[in-house]
Amino acid sequence: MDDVFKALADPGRRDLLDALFERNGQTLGELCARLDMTRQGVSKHLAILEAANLVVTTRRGREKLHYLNPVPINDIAERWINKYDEPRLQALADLKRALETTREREGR
Amino acid sequence: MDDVFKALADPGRRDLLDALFERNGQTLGELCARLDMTRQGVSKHLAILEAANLVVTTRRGREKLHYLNPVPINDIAERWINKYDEPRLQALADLKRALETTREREGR
DNA sequence: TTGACATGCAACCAGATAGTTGCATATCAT
DNA sequence: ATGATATGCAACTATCTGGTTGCATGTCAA
Repeated sequence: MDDVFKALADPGRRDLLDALFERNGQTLGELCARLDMTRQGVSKHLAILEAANLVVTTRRGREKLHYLNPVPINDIAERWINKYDEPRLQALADLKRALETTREREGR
Repeated sequence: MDDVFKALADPGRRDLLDALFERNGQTLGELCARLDMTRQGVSKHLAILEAANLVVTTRRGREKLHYLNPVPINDIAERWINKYDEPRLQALADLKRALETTREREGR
């Protein structure tokens, strides 16, 4: 889980996922065009995404095809994000009340 | 948006959000008990969460109360995560087909 | 007012990270 | 076979990050 969060923390890597979202199964060479970076740099980012299981690869001859694996993102959504979803209004209410109380104490 | 992803990348910071989820409005001192780290360490993490607008603070005398702001997490869910939600089955199908094709080419 | 308590600020350090360059390997096409 | 193409591996560097320590500031309570 931590791997996934860490992998998602980099804008370049999120961009790579977006690229694969737009067209799945791209090669390293194709994905390189997207980032302003050497091929090796992109390769490293893809390796991190692969380690986090966000990207799965397969070989076609000398090419390496990259496929988006949406499962980890979905897991995060289910186990983590949605948790903060339902109580959202309550949390906002808490927040609002706290801020108002502060203003009162400061005599505004 | 990048701030939020980066803020979420650290397990300690996610733990702090969990703590505030369990009980909103905790002080720095209270939150310190949770992490195995000096107060200043925790303070830095909270500053990062605050900069990402995931946590909002207010003062009560010499104490600083921390409140969870679920909005940025929700934004990520809406603008980013859910994008990968609907096409999930299609992506998995692509992946499955690609892997099978590879196995065929390798003669398994 | 004085001591205890809660937090803030700044300097510093070790390890992680992002990116590079250079070279090696494997595959395709002629 | 040979040259071009696609990728892999390793070493190196600069910067970012997570954490520390030491001291300063502000607030409460007697």
